[in-house]
Amino acid sequence: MITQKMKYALKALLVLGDEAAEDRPQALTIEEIAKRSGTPKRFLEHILLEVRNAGVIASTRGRSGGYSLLKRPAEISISELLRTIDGPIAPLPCLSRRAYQRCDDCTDEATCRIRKVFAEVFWSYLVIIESLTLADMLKSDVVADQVMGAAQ
Amino acid sequence: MITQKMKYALKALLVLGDEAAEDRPQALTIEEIAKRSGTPKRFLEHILLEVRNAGVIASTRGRSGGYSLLKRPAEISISELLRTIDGPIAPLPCLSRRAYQRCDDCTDEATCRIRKVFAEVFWSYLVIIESLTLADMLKSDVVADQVMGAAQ
DNA sequence: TAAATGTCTACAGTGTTTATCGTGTATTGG
DNA sequence: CCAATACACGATAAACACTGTAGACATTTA
Repeated sequence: MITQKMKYALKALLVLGDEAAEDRPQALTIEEIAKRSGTPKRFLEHILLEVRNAGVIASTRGRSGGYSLLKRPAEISISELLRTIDGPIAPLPCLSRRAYQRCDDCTDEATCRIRKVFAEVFWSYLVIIESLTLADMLKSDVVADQVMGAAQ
Repeated sequence: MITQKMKYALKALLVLGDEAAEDRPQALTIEEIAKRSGTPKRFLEHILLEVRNAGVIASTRGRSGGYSLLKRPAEISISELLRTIDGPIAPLPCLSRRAYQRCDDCTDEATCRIRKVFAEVFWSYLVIIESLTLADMLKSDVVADQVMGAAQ
């Protein structure tokens, strides 16, 4: 399960992405993003800060300040966002490449059967999720999907 | 990340699976399983109870009691065990089939872009993990893998 | 019947999640 | 230049999940 925080982060990025698509280069305030995404404003502050520190969005302070996308949606990776907000994606700490950690109860990684079987699953999963970007979420054509859904 | 509890459950099943493979139909006590798997005994009690209630292992009480596999390893699904021990696998409650729950902040599931994109990833992931059984973990030929690893 | 073994409920320490609040800092319109 | 506006950052706290531990009880069998 992804956390509520991650959902808020995605919703905020969708708001910013929709805004950018409308060809309005203006930054949106936390207040506005919170309203449009249905996120508690004071909580959203922390979330946007993390997303900003990850280099995904830009912030400007002061009067007429706010947030805006720093990259193009196709360059904003969902898996990277997941790592930023929710932490490692790997099912085991010993399978994470960026947040590698030896299992404290592990005697030998090379012969660990749990590690081995989850490794196979994980690599396959990674291929799928690492290809996903904000653009995939933004282009989601809801009307067409509803029609397709009805046809099933 | 899978929980420590899930790791303990897997280790316990590996112990029982190895024992069954040795053609010894005898049940193992919690004490013995705890020792061989490196699990705190009193914690293992809870875990084995859950696994038993899920119909995966059998228990016999009293003197010379213990636990043994109730199904063949090839019939023991890792994804089912995950659901039993760690809860739903789905990334969103609204994508879980057995533990379906509407997101409280959701206005319309059919048009939710977060749901849509995670659904695609999730279905692909499910196909992979649902094919996995205890037999896959047991048959893991460590020596051969080490040789293959060295060859890379 | 006593020893061995699983069953069940309760509880507690620790960490994570989900926020809220107060205050500080930067920017800018007037 | 200053006050209003907006982001930045740390502290705090309630609720929940994770990782066990403990005690009392039930069942079986030598």
